[in-house]
Parts: sequence; structure tokens; C-alpha cells
Amino acid sequence: MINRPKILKHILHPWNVSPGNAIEIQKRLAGHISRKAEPMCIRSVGGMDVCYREDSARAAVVVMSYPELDLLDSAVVTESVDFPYVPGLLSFREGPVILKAIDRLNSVPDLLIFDGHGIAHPRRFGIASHIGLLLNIPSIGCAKTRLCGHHSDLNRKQGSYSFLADQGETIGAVLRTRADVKPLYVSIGHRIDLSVGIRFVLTCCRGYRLPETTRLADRLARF
DNA sequence: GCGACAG
DNA sequence: ATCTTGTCGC
Repeated sequence: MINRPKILKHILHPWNVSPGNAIEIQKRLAGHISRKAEPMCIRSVGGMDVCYREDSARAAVVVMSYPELDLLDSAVVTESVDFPYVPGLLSFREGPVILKAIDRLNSVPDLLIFDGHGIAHPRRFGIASHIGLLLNIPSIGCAKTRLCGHHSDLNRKQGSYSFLADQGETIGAVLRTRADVKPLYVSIGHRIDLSVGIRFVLTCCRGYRLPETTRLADRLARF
């Protein structure tokens, strides 16, 4: 049974654009992001990561059952990259190869967990929001470091968190996924709300700092 | 002008 | 992210 994701054709855009053009695209598409939870049954979660070597980028995407977290499917794609890394424009560098990898899956996950921010972004349109919107799949941003926003200190015990705020609005949460280690920056990607996203991330971490999907994808993408 | 800056 | 040197814990 093949069930490939369908990219939203009406909002598809070119990727080989100038940084200034990319910013305009982000501002336009940010208005399409839904920050609300939807009645949904999550039976599988997807995760992805990208590794680089010289001019090549390799994306790995995995699909795991939820909540068991057994591997169901995976895909790896390697191709050259042109767009440079620019803080705030990560999706224009990693988006193309990630979409190709997802397109090779035999089943579409019910939820996508990204290695990067969702709306915890200067224009509220990080890579988790961008790809989640194009594929119309609920998504969560899970970044290891901060891009923007501020927060108060949090306890060192697992599960504690504090909200990440920027320009007067809550854009995410800083979550202690494992006691006494650096917290994770969790934010809404698309079609989910923050509290639900936090719960999903916690149940995907199994005692580690990062979600199992991210850990496995990183392993598969390694050169 | 200066500091900050996902991967 | 990747590279690289040194240190620490299991």
C-alpha cells in the first residue's frame, strides 16, 4: 500500500532564490500556519536529519510506530547543495533534499519531528513549519539551540520546561527532555499546539536528550 | 555601531 | 553542520 505525501501545489515555490526573496516567501507562507491542535490519532511519527560533506547533503528520514517507536520505514537521499547556511533560512538549504527523501517513503507519518525550529523563528516560519505546511502534515520543531526569544531558567528535572517568548508572544518552550542535560527548544511546526507537541516530544525521547526519530535519522544520514 | 545567529 | 585537540566518564 503506497501512500505518498502530496505537496500543496498552490503554495509551492522555487527554492533556488536569493536570501531576500526567501525572506519574502517566508513572510507570505507564515500566514498559512495553523497553531491549533486537531482531533487526530497519531500512530506513526517521522523524523529527519541532514549531514554534509563538501558540496553534498544527505537527508535521512525515518518513520516509527507510535508510541512503540519501532522502525516502520526509512529513506536516504544524497545530492549537491547550493543554498548556504543562513540563520533564519535553514529550510531553503535543507528543504529540497528532505522533501526528496520523504517522497521515497512508502507510508506517510502522521506527525513529523524536525531537527530545527517551528514558529520559534524571527518570522515564525522555521523549517518545521515550512515543510509541515508544504506537505500538510502536523509537525513539531525540535532544536538543540536557540534562534530567537528568551526564557527564564528551568529546573534540572526531566519534564520541566519554561516558555520561550519573543516580541511579546509565546513562540515555544524550552524543555528538559532528560535530567541535568541541556534542554531542547520545542515549538509548533504546523497543525498542532504547544502542549500537545511537548507531550509528543517527551514520549519520543526514551530517556535521551533527543527524540528517537532524530537519533536514528542522524545515524542513517551520517557520511 | 554592536551583538546574536536553527543546521 | 564539519573540523579538530584534549579531557572525562562508563
